[in-house]
Amino acid sequence: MTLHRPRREDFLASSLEVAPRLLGAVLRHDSEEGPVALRITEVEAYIGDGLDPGSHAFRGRTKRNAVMYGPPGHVYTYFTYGMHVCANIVCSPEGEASAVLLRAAEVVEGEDLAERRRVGVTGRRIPHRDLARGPARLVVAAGMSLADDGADVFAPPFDLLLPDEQVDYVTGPRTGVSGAGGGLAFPWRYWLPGDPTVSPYKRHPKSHD
DNA sequence: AATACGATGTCCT
DNA sequence: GGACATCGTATTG
Repeated sequence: MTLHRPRREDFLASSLEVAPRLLGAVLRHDSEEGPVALRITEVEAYIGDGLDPGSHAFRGRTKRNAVMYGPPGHVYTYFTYGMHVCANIVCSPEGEASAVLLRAAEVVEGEDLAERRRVGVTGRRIPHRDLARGPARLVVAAGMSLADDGADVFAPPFDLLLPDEQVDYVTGPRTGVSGAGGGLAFPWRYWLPGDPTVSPYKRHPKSHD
């Protein structure tokens, strides 16, 4: 499967449409330390304004979620659980809240740098498959931070390549979303079946995918 | 492997 | 005050 550089218009659609197209995509983030590139393997879709109880934008605009309402193709980062940063790519036209949370990826470039960053947090060696497995780990491995909130993925230090054709994928309930926004009412988690970098406790129970 | 628990911003009631 | 788009560590089987 070959890759191509998408256009911003490709992100004008709802996150529900964009999420599966991001599977297999390669997001590259450059820094003074060097580049790290991630092959996306697991994502979740969120929409806003009363339609999605699991979304940060369920009750409208706040200071934190402002970027979700901005133009598509930008990064929405947020701080959660008192210690972790997670990253989304914003979808839909400006004024409409919609974003795809990056949940897991395989490091395909800059593995040594990604490992140094993760070891710096954990103090331990990290297996290849765990380098960017989980939304907060992914952000650390890529060298992203809250400073990237609002950054344009179509401009340095970012570069994004999408698969030319839709790859095979699976959907299921979103992880970590309890209550009305969780469960089968919102099966808006998308992942590559069988990929070892997909968060294990997120895989379908007893499945061998 | 499975479970339990701590860390603690931001938003909500 | 409580829930949360979490993860690292310790403890137990």
